[in-house]
Amino acid sequence: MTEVGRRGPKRNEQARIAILQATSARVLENGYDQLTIEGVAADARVSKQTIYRWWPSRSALVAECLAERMLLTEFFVPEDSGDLRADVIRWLENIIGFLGSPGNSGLLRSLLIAATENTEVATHLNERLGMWEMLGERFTAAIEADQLPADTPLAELGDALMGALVVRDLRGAGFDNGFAKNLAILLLPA
Amino acid sequence: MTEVGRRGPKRNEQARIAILQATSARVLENGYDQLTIEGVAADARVSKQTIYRWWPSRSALVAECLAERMLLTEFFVPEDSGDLRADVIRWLENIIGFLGSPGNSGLLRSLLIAATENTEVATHLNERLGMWEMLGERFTAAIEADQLPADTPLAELGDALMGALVVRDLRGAGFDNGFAKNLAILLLPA
Amino acid sequence: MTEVGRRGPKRNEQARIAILQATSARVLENGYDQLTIEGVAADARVSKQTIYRWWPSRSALVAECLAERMLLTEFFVPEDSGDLRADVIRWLENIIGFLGSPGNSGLLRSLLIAATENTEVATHLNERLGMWEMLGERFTAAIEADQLPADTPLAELGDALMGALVVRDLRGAGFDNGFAKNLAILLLPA
Amino acid sequence: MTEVGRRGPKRNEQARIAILQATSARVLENGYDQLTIEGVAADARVSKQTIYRWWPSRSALVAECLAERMLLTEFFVPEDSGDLRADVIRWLENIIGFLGSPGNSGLLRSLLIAATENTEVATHLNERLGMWEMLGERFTAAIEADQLPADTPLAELGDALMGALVVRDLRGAGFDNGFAKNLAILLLPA
DNA sequence: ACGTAACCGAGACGGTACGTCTAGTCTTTCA
DNA sequence: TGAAAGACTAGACGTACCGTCTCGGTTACGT
Repeated sequence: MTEVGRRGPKRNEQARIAILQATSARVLENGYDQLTIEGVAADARVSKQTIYRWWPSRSALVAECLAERMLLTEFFVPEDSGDLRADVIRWLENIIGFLGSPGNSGLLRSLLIAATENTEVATHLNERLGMWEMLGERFTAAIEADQLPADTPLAELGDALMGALVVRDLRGAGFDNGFAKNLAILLLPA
Repeated sequence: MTEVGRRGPKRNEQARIAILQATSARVLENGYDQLTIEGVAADARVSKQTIYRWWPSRSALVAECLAERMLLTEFFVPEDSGDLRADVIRWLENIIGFLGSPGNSGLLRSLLIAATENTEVATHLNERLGMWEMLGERFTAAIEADQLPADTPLAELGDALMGALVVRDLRGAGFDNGFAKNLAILLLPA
Repeated sequence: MTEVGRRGPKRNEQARIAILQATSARVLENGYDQLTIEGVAADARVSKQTIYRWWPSRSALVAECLAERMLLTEFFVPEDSGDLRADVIRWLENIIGFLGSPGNSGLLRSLLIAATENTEVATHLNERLGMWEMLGERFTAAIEADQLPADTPLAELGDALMGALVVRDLRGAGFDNGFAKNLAILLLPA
Repeated sequence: MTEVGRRGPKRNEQARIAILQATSARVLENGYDQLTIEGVAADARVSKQTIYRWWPSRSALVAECLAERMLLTEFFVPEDSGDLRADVIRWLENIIGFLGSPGNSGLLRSLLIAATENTEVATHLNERLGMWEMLGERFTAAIEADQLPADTPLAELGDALMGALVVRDLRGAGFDNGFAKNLAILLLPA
């Protein structure tokens, strides 16, 4: 990855940071569709070319913001208290609390749109929400502990959990109090 | 609503239809982000002003296309064969088949993006995908027939079913063969 | 002109007046190039069609305003005191004073532009500024009184007088104190 | 004024020329009021933004065309044959000939309209028509040669000459044969 | 130490689409 | 049937960004 023996100045790290910060700020404030390269360049006091040199697209900027934890700063890892349902409920409530907090309104929606344009964004989104790897691990552990039938279709289970979150958020309906609990009861055995 | 006794010419219905048809065609062909007012106006052989007179935004056009059933043309009503699981599986497979058919690739993604911009689109989308009107009835019937516990949280059930579809589609992962069946087994009692 | 025996309502004189008043007001305030049919219609609370029905063009409106003395309200007739030069100087100063008064800044320019589009405006402009008919009479009287050589080319004399006013105004240079006097001395014998 | 050491690409001179040529051509062909930025951009094969970047308005384009001698190409310098009247008559006839030639019909009117919108156009127009620079010199020479009284108000003389031309042209009356001669006789001593 | 390759800012450029405005024409309803 | 209200096509307006490009200046490695 690191180009050895190349001439010329090193990549300006300050510029890179400034660009990602400007990107994050704009996504958080106005959403992904209001994100413009020119705006980021202006905010970061950087020339457009410096952005285009390193990122191929708007969505790539967002992907790197995710990778750098400048968006979705929290990493949601389900605990393993022994009680699967309780753990999943807590995990859901954490995410719901994060998405509902003042600074993050519309963030998931923005990221979903970016994710439709860019697979990397989708990957990071899944990772950060702890969806596939972390939740998967928790489920495997649950199967081993006989809290979950061995033939549970884990992919579908994950999609249903995540999907319920997503469609609620997309609909703009907000999350009522019992949502996490009801969903967990519905999908997981006691 | 109906303005009584107003002077002046009536709204040109042909123009309205042509605009919505052009909108639908462009969304289906190139997706929502390639949809431009100028393009629609050109296709519909109408002046831009006629579009701006009646619709405030790009997304409002799409919302009306949905309302007029020019997008998501097929309406999926689950049957009531007495076997809830089987009915839901068939319903899921219908939708999957529709979403996967050549003309509709990316359609859901487009509509979801439009839905993030416009609450009406979101509403129509929820309605159209049959969740509330159609699946709701089926679930109520199932409760009455003791195929579903009376305390099942129907909203969460619907979100989980629909959401699983949505995230799969968004992820671009495609639907494998067992998806509908696995999902139904996961969410519904035998 | 008057259509005899025709049925239906008569032309609405109030509308006509309102249209001309709106036209005059707009020309005086913002100049001829800011004059729009839509603006006049809005000001006069009249439909566009009512304007188009009776006037073929923007400039025709201005022409009628001139004819109705709603623009260039003062009529400049040179006196005949026996002293031609003095009379012309007074006449020039009257016009200069009028053109320079607060409400009329740019008016001549506006009317000149309208005149290039519409012969009627040109005619009215000439009439109203007293040029041809009124100044012509004064010159004829001067010839008879031996204050002006009989072979003076009156058309050129008038053009030179009027033209000097016009180019000064167009240039936006303003009229200095001696202008009227100098011009009269230059063009007329003592 | 000249930006020293500025970075970035230089202004494209070819584009500038093409824009001014397109402007000139359109003014000559269809007059100033038919001049549109979009038309110029299309003719010059240049984007609209390139025009708006460098010129604030339609009239500024015309002003620069005048400054670049792409309009009113011929520069009328009065000769000095020793006979002031004869020189002025020839000068007037040259201008009349130019204004009356097929390609230039309406040109003066166009420029006058532009001049009412833009002081620079007015200035260039005065300059170009030779009044101040060129005719002024001829008059000074005439005063030195005792062909013109030393106290002749040159500004008014110029305005009268130029103004007579202008109002004739604006009136659309055309120039009859004796015009130049009569005017010169009227304004200048033998 | 010098050359040179790459970085960076600034910003011009051809484009596309935006949403607005006005021109004229045409249609409908009221009085 | 005149006038109002206003829908309609047409097309220019001036703005915002796009992604590419060209400069001039500046590192900092490699010979």
